[in-house]
Formats: sequence, C-alpha cells, structure tokens
Amino acid sequence: MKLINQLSKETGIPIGTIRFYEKSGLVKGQTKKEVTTNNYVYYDEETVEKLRFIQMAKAVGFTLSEIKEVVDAWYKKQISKVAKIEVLNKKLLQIDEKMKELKAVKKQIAVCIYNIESAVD
Amino acid sequence: MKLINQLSKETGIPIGTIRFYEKSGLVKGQTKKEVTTNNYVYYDEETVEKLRFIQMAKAVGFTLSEIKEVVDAWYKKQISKVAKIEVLNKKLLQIDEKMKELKAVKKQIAVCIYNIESAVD
DNA sequence: ATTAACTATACAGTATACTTCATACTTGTT
DNA sequence: AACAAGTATGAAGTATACTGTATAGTTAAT
Repeated sequence: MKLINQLSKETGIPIGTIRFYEKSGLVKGQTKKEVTTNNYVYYDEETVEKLRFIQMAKAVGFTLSEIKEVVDAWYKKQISKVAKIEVLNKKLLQIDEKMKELKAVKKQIAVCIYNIESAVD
Repeated sequence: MKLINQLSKETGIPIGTIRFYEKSGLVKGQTKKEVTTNNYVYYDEETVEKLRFIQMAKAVGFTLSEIKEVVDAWYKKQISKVAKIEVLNKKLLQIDEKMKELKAVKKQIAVCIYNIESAVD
C-alpha cells in the first residue's frame, strides 16, 4: 500500500492528475481505519495496473469515459458477467478499428516520404 | 472544386469543424477571382484527402498540432526536403509506439475477458 | 418577387482533461 | 521547536477542440 506521491512516481502520472482520475471514478484508494491522526489515502497494486492501462488507452485516443467503461467492466462487482463481456468485446472491435486507422496513417506517411524523396528540387 | 457544404458531406466532418480547421491552418480553400458577387470559398480534392487523414490521425490520438506538423511537411513548399523527412520519420516512430500500446491494450482486455469467463459466479 | 437554403464572419459557449492556487493539517528531520 | 515536505479539499483557471449563435449577404427554386 502506497501513498499518492509514490504512486505518482511509479506511474509518472502527476499527483493532480491522479486525484482528478479518482474524482472521475477511474481509480479509488482507501484510508486505513487504524490510522486516526490523518485521512491519508493508500493505493494498492491494482491501482498501478489501472493507471498504466489508462496511460496506454489514452495514448491511442480513448477518452476517459471510454476507459472508465472498461475499468468498470474489469473491476466492478455490481456488473453482470454478460454485461462486462459485452462492453469488452465492443472495445476490442474499436481497437481493431484503430489498428486499421493507424496502419492507414502509417502508409500515408510512408508514401509521403517516398514522394518527397523522389521529388526534384 | 466544391463548396464547404459538399466538402462536409463527402467527409462527414461538420461545416463548423472544417472552418475551425481552416482557422487553425490545417486546410485552406480559395476564392475564385472570376466570381465577384460573393466570397465563397472553394476546396479541391487535396483538401478531401487532408480531411480524411485528419480524421484517422485524430482517431488514433494525435492532436491537431501534431497533425498540422505532418500536413505542413506534406504540402508546404517553404519547408526543406530534409526537414520534412525528419518530421515524418519522427511521426512513423510515434505510430509504432502507438501500435505497441494498442496491442498492449488489446491483450489486457483479452486477458480480462478470459478471467471473467472463467470466473465462478 | 419571395423564400428556403447556403455562405461568411465574429464571437460566445461547451466538453474534456487537466493544472494551479489557496488553505489547512500532518509527518519526518534537524 | 522549527521547518521542509507531504497530504486533503475545494474552487478557479487553462488548453484543446470544437459547437452554437447572431448577423448579414448570396443563390436557387417556385
């Protein structure tokens, strides 16, 4: 169990951003009942995993609310098995779509480089 | 040569967004000097290509300013061949990075689905 | 000629995702 | 004891990328 500063260092995500994610319901720490002098929040390894997932998913263009759907399907106990799988399979389709777009962008740029290289000044 | 309404319909990008992109320097139409009664702006096929590129690049998480770098390297005559190629090669690296992240996200979700499916209710 | 639809411009407003600031309390070090 | 560094909370501010509104002129169809 780690405090927010350590969590931030391990993931490279700023403290302010982690707090923002917590307010948005993406991650959740917990206070220790045995500690009575403060209300410091502790985070577990699962939170580290979640944050790394959020980083990657953001990098490939998913919004926080799209990411929240996945994280909820992943961890929330209230959601039924069937509903979770439905959400996740939809995400897989979106990922394949992005994969295609990424390849198209790459190809476009490769062609562009070729054209520039073979152009006469 | 097409007007903004047609351009919008061909690409699926709202008129307001196209105007916003034009203000941001991503695309550029031109007025016809022979038309003197209005200042309607006409767009060519190159603009359609650019807009399609912008759509894809945005879908995989590139920002408009990152996209602008590519579009400038692609079309701007003021930029030297060497500088253009440098920009584009950097983009290719970023794309490979995104490709990796996309695969990691996919794997993560696939594992997640497997875990849910094999879990006992 | 009228009127619906299209175009241009400028500016205000919105959504998302942070980021900073102010305040106040807690902990660890010297 | 003092003080730097860490933590919590709330609210305001910022950047990006649109989105909507208001105004005014233009074009096409009836």
